[in-house]
Amino acid sequence: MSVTTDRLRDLIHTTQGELPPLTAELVRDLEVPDRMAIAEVAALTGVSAHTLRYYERIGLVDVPRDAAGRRVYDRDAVGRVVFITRLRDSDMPIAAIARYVELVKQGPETEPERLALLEAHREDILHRLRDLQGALAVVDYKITTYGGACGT
Amino acid sequence: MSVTTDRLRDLIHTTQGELPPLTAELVRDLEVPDRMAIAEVAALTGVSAHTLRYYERIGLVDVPRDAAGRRVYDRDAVGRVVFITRLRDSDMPIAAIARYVELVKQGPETEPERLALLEAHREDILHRLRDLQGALAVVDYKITTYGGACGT
DNA sequence: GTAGGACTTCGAGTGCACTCGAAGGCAAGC
DNA sequence: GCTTGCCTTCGAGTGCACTCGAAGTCCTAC
Repeated sequence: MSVTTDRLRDLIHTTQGELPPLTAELVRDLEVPDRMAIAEVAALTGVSAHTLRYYERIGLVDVPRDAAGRRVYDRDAVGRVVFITRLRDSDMPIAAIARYVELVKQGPETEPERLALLEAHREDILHRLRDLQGALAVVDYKITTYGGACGT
Repeated sequence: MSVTTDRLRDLIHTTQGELPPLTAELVRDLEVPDRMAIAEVAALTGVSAHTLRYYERIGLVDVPRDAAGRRVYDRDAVGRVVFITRLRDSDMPIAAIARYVELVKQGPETEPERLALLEAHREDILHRLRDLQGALAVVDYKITTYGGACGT
């Protein structure tokens, strides 16, 4: 793993990008090697090789091959993996991601439905954030009142 | 379902309690019926009767019974269910909750370990919040740039 | 030329958290 | 007294997202 990809892995996992809050785009714009083996992608993204193959098998990413049939991830494929990872991290079901990818394959006339999918997922994320903040408040309260009366 | 329990269900599901950011405690302090049937608890908490039985079966809550063997949830039991729900909502694994409950049963000398468990979970929640905010940024970006070039 | 290691496909296995269904008990209302 | 409906236990089934293992291929280094 080069210094470059190390730095990139950090960038990819940084949530607070300054101006473009991106990741998939980052991968395409910055100098990631354009021909990566599956193990390198796994190291870069934190997704296991097994899971990367699984994602391809179910149609979430298309990955080019070399003459011997080995996967060669280009920047595009890596970008897609990173994007999928973001969606999974925020609990978008595989089925919804698959639907989204299918729409992209079908062409530009599916953009409204894609947008609707993303907006629905956005609502899910906001809901999830509220839940988590509520839970955090409860846990914080429990922590700060420890030594107090409770037995729950 | 009475007006009281309707109001309470709202309170329970409100994330932004003003001063005490509580829920389990709320249940104990406010006037929830002290003898609730499983279906009532299900309606109040949003947890299915099946799941409530499951929680009891695996030792997460103890629930008193009436003469005929039917579950009668007192305020305490309801409070525990609500607390468990908060932990589950924030993805604490059942096993960790079970461990916590076991510690509570063992008595006050286990408080340090309980506290450690909660603090670890607190870190998990914070981590999760960061992930979600990152994902939100990515999704928002995708949404606002739709109609743009991207095909990912 | 051969050992090592990273890769391939395929199908099957795992873990978690429910979720369901069957078979039966019991109290209330008609 | 019988239906209705909510309750009980128990074990089995489900769905999701991986995760693994076996058997084989291919390039590199010695």
